[in-house]
Amino acid sequence: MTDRDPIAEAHHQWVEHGWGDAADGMALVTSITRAQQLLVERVEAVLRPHGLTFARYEILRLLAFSRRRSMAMSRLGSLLQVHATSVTSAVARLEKQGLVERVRPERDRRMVLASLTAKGVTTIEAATADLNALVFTSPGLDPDQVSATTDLLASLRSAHGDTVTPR
Amino acid sequence: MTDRDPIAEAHHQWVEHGWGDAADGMALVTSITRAQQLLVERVEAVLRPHGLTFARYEILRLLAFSRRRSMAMSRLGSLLQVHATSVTSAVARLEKQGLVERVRPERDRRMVLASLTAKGVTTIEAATADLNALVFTSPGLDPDQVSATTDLLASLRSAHGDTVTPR
DNA sequence: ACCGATTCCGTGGACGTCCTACCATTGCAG
DNA sequence: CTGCAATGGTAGGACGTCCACGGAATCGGT
Repeated sequence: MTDRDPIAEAHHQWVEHGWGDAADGMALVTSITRAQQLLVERVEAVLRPHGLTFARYEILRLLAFSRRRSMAMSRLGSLLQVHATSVTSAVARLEKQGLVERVRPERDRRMVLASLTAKGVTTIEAATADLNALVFTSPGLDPDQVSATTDLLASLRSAHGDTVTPR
Repeated sequence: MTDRDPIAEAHHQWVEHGWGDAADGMALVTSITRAQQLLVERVEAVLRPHGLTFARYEILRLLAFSRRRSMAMSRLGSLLQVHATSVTSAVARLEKQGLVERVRPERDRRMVLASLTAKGVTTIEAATADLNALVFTSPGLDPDQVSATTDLLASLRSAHGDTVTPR
Protein backbone atom coordinates (compact mmCIF):
# COMPACT_ATOMS: atom_id res chain seq x y z
CA MET A 1 0.00 0.00 0.00
CA THR A 2 2.02 2.87 1.35
CA ASP A 3 5.33 1.64 0.02
CA ARG A 4 6.97 5.04 -0.41
CA ASP A 5 7.40 8.25 1.51
CA PRO A 6 5.87 10.90 -0.77
CA ILE A 7 7.87 13.68 0.87
CA ALA A 8 11.20 11.91 0.39
CA GLU A 9 10.18 11.21 -3.21
CA ALA A 10 9.40 14.86 -3.82
CA HIS A 11 12.68 15.97 -2.23
CA HIS A 12 14.55 13.58 -4.51
CA GLN A 13 12.77 14.95 -7.57
CA TRP A 14 13.54 18.50 -6.54
CA VAL A 15 17.26 17.76 -6.29
CA GLU A 16 17.24 15.89 -9.60
CA HIS A 17 15.71 18.86 -11.37
CA GLY A 18 18.42 21.17 -10.08
CA TRP A 19 16.31 22.84 -7.42
CA GLY A 20 18.56 21.78 -4.55
CA ASP A 21 18.37 25.20 -2.92
CA ALA A 22 14.63 24.89 -2.56
CA ALA A 23 14.36 21.17 -1.83
CA ASP A 24 14.61 21.39 1.96
CA GLY A 25 12.13 24.25 2.14
CA MET A 26 9.70 22.32 -0.04
CA ALA A 27 10.09 19.31 2.24
CA LEU A 28 9.43 21.48 5.29
CA VAL A 29 6.24 22.93 3.87
CA THR A 30 5.03 19.52 2.76
CA SER A 31 5.89 17.96 6.13
CA ILE A 32 3.95 20.60 8.03
CA THR A 33 0.96 20.16 5.73
CA ARG A 34 1.01 16.40 6.16
CA ALA A 35 1.49 16.55 9.94
CA GLN A 36 -1.44 18.92 10.25
CA GLN A 37 -3.57 16.61 8.13
CA LEU A 38 -2.77 13.61 10.35
CA LEU A 39 -3.41 15.50 13.59
CA VAL A 40 -6.69 17.02 12.45
CA GLU A 41 -7.77 13.55 11.38
CA ARG A 42 -7.15 12.21 14.89
CA VAL A 43 -8.71 15.21 16.60
CA GLU A 44 -11.86 15.03 14.49
CA ALA A 45 -12.19 11.30 15.11
CA VAL A 46 -12.35 12.06 18.83
CA LEU A 47 -14.74 15.00 18.40
CA ARG A 48 -17.16 13.25 16.04
CA PRO A 49 -19.00 11.32 18.80
CA HIS A 50 -19.60 14.69 20.47
CA GLY A 51 -21.09 16.10 17.27
CA LEU A 52 -18.26 18.59 16.85
CA THR A 53 -15.56 19.53 14.36
CA PHE A 54 -12.29 21.17 15.32
CA ALA A 55 -13.50 24.59 14.14
CA ARG A 56 -16.65 24.44 16.24
CA TYR A 57 -14.72 22.96 19.17
CA GLU A 58 -12.37 25.95 19.23
CA ILE A 59 -15.29 28.35 19.39
CA LEU A 60 -16.94 26.50 22.28
CA ARG A 61 -13.56 26.29 24.05
CA LEU A 62 -13.06 30.06 23.87
CA LEU A 63 -16.59 30.74 25.09
CA ALA A 64 -16.13 28.38 28.03
CA PHE A 65 -12.94 30.22 29.04
CA SER A 66 -14.59 33.65 28.96
CA ARG A 67 -16.13 35.17 32.07
CA ARG A 68 -19.74 35.40 30.98
CA ARG A 69 -19.50 32.37 28.70
CA SER A 70 -20.19 34.68 25.78
CA MET A 71 -18.18 36.68 23.29
CA ALA A 72 -18.71 38.97 20.29
CA MET A 73 -18.49 37.31 16.88
CA SER A 74 -15.70 39.66 15.82
CA ARG A 75 -13.63 38.77 18.90
CA LEU A 76 -13.96 35.06 18.15
CA GLY A 77 -12.70 35.67 14.65
CA SER A 78 -9.67 37.66 15.72
CA LEU A 79 -8.67 35.23 18.50
CA LEU A 80 -9.01 32.22 16.20
CA GLN A 81 -7.44 34.11 13.32
CA VAL A 82 -10.11 33.18 10.82
CA HIS A 83 -12.45 35.28 8.70
CA ALA A 84 -15.59 36.70 10.19
CA THR A 85 -17.69 34.73 7.73
CA SER A 86 -16.19 31.48 9.00
CA VAL A 87 -17.36 32.40 12.48
CA THR A 88 -20.82 33.23 11.17
CA SER A 89 -21.33 29.81 9.61
CA ALA A 90 -19.81 27.89 12.52
CA VAL A 91 -21.96 29.72 15.08
CA ALA A 92 -25.01 29.13 12.89
CA ARG A 93 -24.39 25.39 13.14
CA LEU A 94 -23.68 25.52 16.86
CA GLU A 95 -26.95 27.41 17.30
CA LYS A 96 -28.81 24.78 15.30
CA GLN A 97 -27.28 22.15 17.60
CA GLY A 98 -28.49 24.05 20.65
CA LEU A 99 -24.97 24.56 22.00
CA VAL A 100 -24.88 28.33 21.55
CA GLU A 101 -27.35 31.22 21.46
CA ARG A 102 -27.13 34.56 19.69
CA VAL A 103 -27.71 37.65 21.79
CA ARG A 104 -28.02 41.29 20.70
CA PRO A 105 -26.63 43.47 23.47
CA GLU A 106 -28.57 46.66 24.18
CA ARG A 107 -25.36 48.63 24.43
CA ASP A 108 -24.33 48.28 20.84
CA ARG A 109 -26.92 46.61 18.67
CA ARG A 110 -24.50 46.10 15.81
CA MET A 111 -22.87 43.29 17.74
CA VAL A 112 -23.93 39.69 18.16
CA LEU A 113 -22.78 37.77 21.22
CA ALA A 114 -22.36 34.02 20.93
CA SER A 115 -23.40 32.65 24.30
CA LEU A 116 -22.92 29.09 25.61
CA THR A 117 -26.03 27.17 26.60
CA ALA A 118 -26.10 24.64 29.44
CA LYS A 119 -25.91 21.87 26.86
CA GLY A 120 -22.95 23.67 25.31
CA VAL A 121 -21.11 23.68 28.64
CA THR A 122 -21.45 19.95 29.22
CA THR A 123 -20.54 19.20 25.61
CA ILE A 124 -17.35 21.25 25.60
CA GLU A 125 -16.15 19.84 28.92
CA ALA A 126 -16.69 16.26 27.81
CA ALA A 127 -15.03 16.89 24.44
CA THR A 128 -12.03 18.55 26.08
CA ALA A 129 -11.58 15.67 28.52
CA ASP A 130 -11.57 13.23 25.60
CA LEU A 131 -9.23 15.34 23.53
CA ASN A 132 -6.76 15.70 26.38
CA ALA A 133 -6.82 11.99 27.17
CA LEU A 134 -6.75 10.64 23.63
CA VAL A 135 -4.67 13.14 21.67
CA PHE A 136 -2.97 15.96 23.53
CA THR A 137 -1.27 13.91 26.27
CA SER A 138 0.36 11.71 23.63
CA PRO A 139 0.58 13.63 20.37
CA GLY A 140 3.11 11.22 18.86
CA LEU A 141 6.41 12.65 20.11
CA ASP A 142 8.42 12.49 23.34
CA PRO A 143 7.92 15.44 25.70
CA ASP A 144 11.27 17.02 24.83
CA GLN A 145 10.57 16.59 21.12
CA VAL A 146 7.20 18.25 21.60
CA SER A 147 8.89 21.26 23.19
CA ALA A 148 11.58 21.40 20.53
CA THR A 149 9.06 21.27 17.70
CA THR A 150 6.81 23.87 19.28
CA ASP A 151 9.79 26.20 19.73
CA LEU A 152 10.93 25.78 16.14
CA LEU A 153 7.43 26.43 14.88
CA ALA A 154 7.29 29.52 17.08
CA SER A 155 10.31 30.87 15.20
CA LEU A 156 8.62 30.08 11.93
CA ARG A 157 5.39 31.76 12.99
CA SER A 158 7.35 34.77 14.16
CA ALA A 159 9.14 35.01 10.82
CA HIS A 160 5.75 35.12 9.13
CA GLY A 161 4.48 38.01 11.22
CA ASP A 162 2.73 36.27 14.10
CA THR A 163 3.07 37.67 17.59
CA VAL A 164 4.90 35.02 19.57
CA THR A 165 5.45 34.92 23.33
CA PRO A 166 8.61 33.06 24.32
CA ARG A 167 8.18 30.60 27.16
CA MET B 1 -3.06 45.11 16.58
CA THR B 2 -1.99 41.57 17.33
CA ASP B 3 -1.35 42.14 21.01
CA ARG B 4 -1.30 38.54 22.20
CA ASP B 5 -0.04 35.13 21.17
CA PRO B 6 -3.19 32.96 21.01
CA ILE B 7 -1.18 29.76 21.45
CA ALA B 8 0.57 30.99 24.59
CA GLU B 9 -2.81 32.16 25.88
CA ALA B 10 -4.34 28.76 25.30
CA HIS B 11 -1.40 26.99 26.95
CA HIS B 12 -1.81 29.22 29.99
CA GLN B 13 -5.52 28.44 30.19
CA TRP B 14 -4.84 24.72 29.91
CA VAL B 15 -2.43 24.82 32.85
CA GLU B 16 -4.82 26.95 34.92
CA HIS B 17 -7.60 24.42 34.42
CA GLY B 18 -5.43 21.59 35.71
CA TRP B 19 -4.72 20.09 32.30
CA GLY B 20 -0.96 20.51 32.56
CA ASP B 21 -0.30 17.03 31.19
CA ALA B 22 -2.05 17.94 27.96
CA ALA B 23 -1.00 21.57 27.65
CA ASP B 24 2.19 20.98 25.66
CA GLY B 25 0.48 18.57 23.29
CA MET B 26 -2.33 21.05 22.74
CA ALA B 27 0.25 23.75 22.00
CA LEU B 28 1.99 21.46 19.52
CA VAL B 29 -1.19 20.68 17.60
CA THR B 30 -2.18 24.34 17.56
CA SER B 31 1.29 25.43 16.45
CA ILE B 32 1.32 23.01 13.55
CA THR B 33 -2.14 24.13 12.49
CA ARG B 34 -1.14 27.78 12.61
CA ALA B 35 2.17 27.21 10.81
CA GLN B 36 0.39 25.35 8.05
CA GLN B 37 -2.14 28.15 7.74
CA LEU B 38 0.62 30.77 7.37
CA LEU B 39 2.58 28.74 4.81
CA VAL B 40 -0.43 27.89 2.68
CA GLU B 41 -1.32 31.56 2.70
CA ARG B 42 2.10 32.48 1.31
CA VAL B 43 2.12 29.65 -1.20
CA GLU B 44 -1.31 30.52 -2.55
CA ALA B 45 -0.38 34.19 -2.83
CA VAL B 46 2.44 33.14 -5.17
CA LEU B 47 0.27 30.68 -7.13
CA ARG B 48 -2.72 33.01 -7.60
CA PRO B 49 -1.18 34.96 -10.53
CA HIS B 50 -0.70 31.60 -12.26
CA GLY B 51 -4.36 30.74 -11.74
CA LEU B 52 -3.54 27.85 -9.42
CA THR B 53 -4.22 26.73 -5.87
CA PHE B 54 -1.87 24.48 -3.89
CA ALA B 55 -4.08 21.44 -4.49
CA ARG B 56 -4.10 21.92 -8.25
CA TYR B 57 -0.40 22.80 -8.23
CA GLU B 58 0.47 19.48 -6.62
CA ILE B 59 -1.42 17.58 -9.29
CA LEU B 60 0.30 19.41 -12.14
CA ARG B 61 3.67 18.92 -10.42
CA LEU B 62 3.18 15.15 -10.20
CA LEU B 63 2.08 14.96 -13.82
CA ALA B 64 5.11 16.94 -14.95
CA PHE B 65 7.41 14.52 -13.10
CA SER B 66 5.87 11.43 -14.69
CA ARG B 67 7.29 9.93 -17.88
CA ARG B 68 4.36 10.39 -20.20
CA ARG B 69 3.13 13.53 -18.42
CA SER B 70 -0.01 11.60 -17.48
CA MET B 71 -1.25 9.53 -14.57
CA ALA B 72 -4.36 7.62 -13.45
CA MET B 73 -6.73 9.52 -11.17
CA SER B 74 -6.41 6.87 -8.49
CA ARG B 75 -2.63 7.11 -8.51
CA LEU B 76 -2.78 10.89 -8.04
CA GLY B 77 -5.02 10.37 -5.04
CA SER B 78 -2.79 7.83 -3.36
CA LEU B 79 0.42 9.81 -3.96
CA LEU B 80 -1.13 13.03 -2.67
CA GLN B 81 -2.88 11.17 0.15
CA VAL B 82 -6.26 12.76 -0.50
CA HIS B 83 -9.63 11.25 -1.36
CA ALA B 84 -10.42 10.23 -4.89
CA THR B 85 -13.24 12.74 -5.02
CA SER B 86 -10.85 15.58 -4.26
CA VAL B 87 -8.84 14.56 -7.31
CA THR B 88 -11.99 14.40 -9.41
CA SER B 89 -12.97 17.98 -8.66
CA ALA B 90 -9.45 19.37 -8.95
CA VAL B 91 -8.86 17.70 -12.32
CA ALA B 92 -12.24 18.94 -13.49
CA ARG B 93 -11.11 22.51 -12.81
CA LEU B 94 -7.71 21.92 -14.41
CA GLU B 95 -9.48 20.57 -17.47
CA LYS B 96 -11.72 23.62 -17.64
CA GLN B 97 -8.57 25.76 -17.48
CA GLY B 98 -7.08 23.82 -20.40
CA LEU B 99 -4.09 22.65 -18.35
CA VAL B 100 -5.02 18.96 -18.33
CA GLU B 101 -6.95 16.52 -20.53
CA ARG B 102 -8.80 13.35 -19.60
CA VAL B 103 -7.92 10.22 -21.54
CA ARG B 104 -9.57 6.78 -21.44
CA PRO B 105 -6.89 4.16 -22.08
CA GLU B 106 -7.93 1.21 -24.27
CA ARG B 107 -6.21 -1.21 -21.93
CA ASP B 108 -8.45 -0.70 -18.96
CA ARG B 109 -11.44 1.46 -19.71
CA ARG B 110 -12.30 1.89 -16.06
CA MET B 111 -9.40 4.27 -15.68
CA VAL B 112 -9.09 7.93 -16.55
CA LEU B 113 -5.66 9.37 -17.21
CA ALA B 114 -5.06 13.01 -16.40
CA SER B 115 -2.67 14.24 -19.09
CA LEU B 116 -0.77 17.55 -19.15
CA THR B 117 -1.39 19.87 -22.08
CA ALA B 118 1.32 22.10 -23.55
CA LYS B 119 -0.22 25.01 -21.68
CA GLY B 120 -0.13 22.92 -18.54
CA VAL B 121 3.60 22.32 -18.94
CA THR B 122 4.50 25.98 -19.25
CA THR B 123 2.19 26.89 -16.36
CA ILE B 124 3.63 24.36 -13.93
CA GLU B 125 7.23 25.25 -14.76
CA ALA B 126 6.62 28.96 -14.25
CA ALA B 127 4.71 28.36 -11.02
CA THR B 128 7.44 26.09 -9.66
CA ALA B 129 10.14 28.64 -10.44
CA ASP B 130 8.18 31.29 -8.54
CA LEU B 131 7.45 29.01 -5.62
CA ASN B 132 11.09 28.00 -5.30
CA ALA B 133 12.31 31.57 -5.47
CA LEU B 134 9.70 33.20 -3.26
CA VAL B 135 8.84 30.57 -0.66
CA PHE B 136 10.83 27.36 -0.59
CA THR B 137 14.35 28.86 -0.61
CA SER B 138 13.48 30.99 2.44
CA PRO B 139 10.63 29.32 4.32
CA GLY B 140 11.22 31.40 7.45
CA LEU B 141 13.83 29.34 9.31
CA ASP B 142 17.60 28.89 9.10
CA PRO B 143 18.75 25.87 7.07
CA ASP B 144 19.65 23.85 10.18
CA GLN B 145 16.32 24.69 11.77
CA VAL B 146 14.56 23.59 8.60
CA SER B 147 16.27 20.21 8.79
CA ALA B 148 15.60 19.85 12.51
CA THR B 149 11.92 20.65 12.10
CA THR B 150 11.52 18.32 9.14
CA ASP B 151 13.16 15.50 11.09
CA LEU B 152 10.94 16.04 14.13
CA LEU B 153 7.86 16.09 11.94
CA ALA B 154 9.05 12.88 10.29
CA SER B 155 8.99 11.22 13.72
CA LEU B 156 5.52 12.56 14.30
CA ARG B 157 4.30 11.35 10.91
CA SER B 158 5.84 7.96 11.57
CA ALA B 159 4.08 7.72 14.93
CA HIS B 160 0.80 8.32 13.13
CA GLY B 161 1.31 5.52 10.64
CA ASP B 162 2.99 7.27 7.71
CA THR B 163 5.76 5.54 5.85
CA VAL B 164 8.84 7.66 6.44
CA THR B 165 12.20 7.35 4.72
CA PRO B 166 15.08 8.55 6.93
CA ARG B 167 17.58 10.78 5.18
C1' DA C 1 -19.10 -18.99 -19.90
C1' DC C 2 -21.13 -17.08 -16.11
C1' DC C 3 -21.96 -14.40 -11.90
C1' DG C 4 -20.21 -12.14 -7.92
C1' DA C 5 -16.43 -9.36 -5.97
C1' DT C 6 -13.29 -5.82 -6.80
C1' DT C 7 -11.53 -1.69 -8.87
C1' DC C 8 -12.10 2.90 -10.68
C1' DC C 9 -14.47 7.00 -11.23
C1' DG C 10 -18.34 10.24 -10.68
C1' DT C 11 -22.42 12.65 -8.22
C1' DG C 12 -24.54 15.00 -4.44
C1' DG C 13 -24.28 16.71 0.09
C1' DA C 14 -22.06 18.49 4.46
C1' DC C 15 -18.54 21.31 6.28
C1' DG C 16 -14.94 24.94 6.56
C1' DT C 17 -12.36 28.65 4.49
C1' DC C 18 -11.91 32.81 1.95
C1' DC C 19 -13.66 36.79 -0.97
C1' DT C 20 -16.85 40.41 -2.53
C1' DA C 21 -20.77 42.85 -1.66
C1' DC C 22 -24.39 44.43 1.18
C1' DC C 23 -27.27 46.04 5.36
C1' DA C 24 -27.84 47.95 10.08
C1' DT C 25 -26.08 50.57 13.79
C1' DT C 26 -23.12 53.87 15.67
C1' DG C 27 -20.31 57.94 16.12
C1' DC C 28 -18.43 62.08 14.57
C1' DA C 29 -17.66 66.31 11.73
C1' DG C 30 -19.59 70.38 10.44
C1' DC D 1 -29.01 67.98 13.91
C1' DT D 2 -27.80 66.14 9.57
C1' DG D 3 -25.06 63.49 6.67
C1' DC D 4 -21.34 60.41 6.03
C1' DA D 5 -17.62 57.29 7.35
C1' DA D 6 -16.43 53.50 10.33
C1' DT D 7 -17.83 49.29 12.65
C1' DG D 8 -20.09 44.65 13.08
C1' DG D 9 -22.39 41.07 11.00
C1' DT D 10 -24.48 38.47 7.18
C1' DA D 11 -25.51 36.66 2.19
C1' DG D 12 -23.83 34.40 -1.88
C1' DG D 13 -20.28 32.13 -4.37
C1' DA D 14 -15.73 29.67 -5.32
C1' DC D 15 -12.77 26.17 -3.72
C1' DG D 16 -11.19 22.00 -1.28
C1' DT D 17 -12.05 18.15 1.73
C1' DC D 18 -14.54 14.22 3.20
C1' DC D 19 -18.47 10.74 3.15
C1' DA D 20 -22.21 7.74 1.21
C1' DC D 21 -23.76 6.01 -2.72
C1' DG D 22 -24.03 4.38 -7.50
C1' DG D 23 -22.55 2.91 -12.35
C1' DA D 24 -19.23 0.85 -15.46
C1' DA D 25 -15.47 -2.18 -16.46
C1' DT D 26 -12.55 -5.96 -15.16
C1' DC D 27 -11.12 -10.08 -12.70
C1' DG D 28 -11.69 -14.70 -10.84
C1' DG D 29 -13.72 -18.79 -8.99
C1' DT D 30 -16.72 -22.36 -10.37
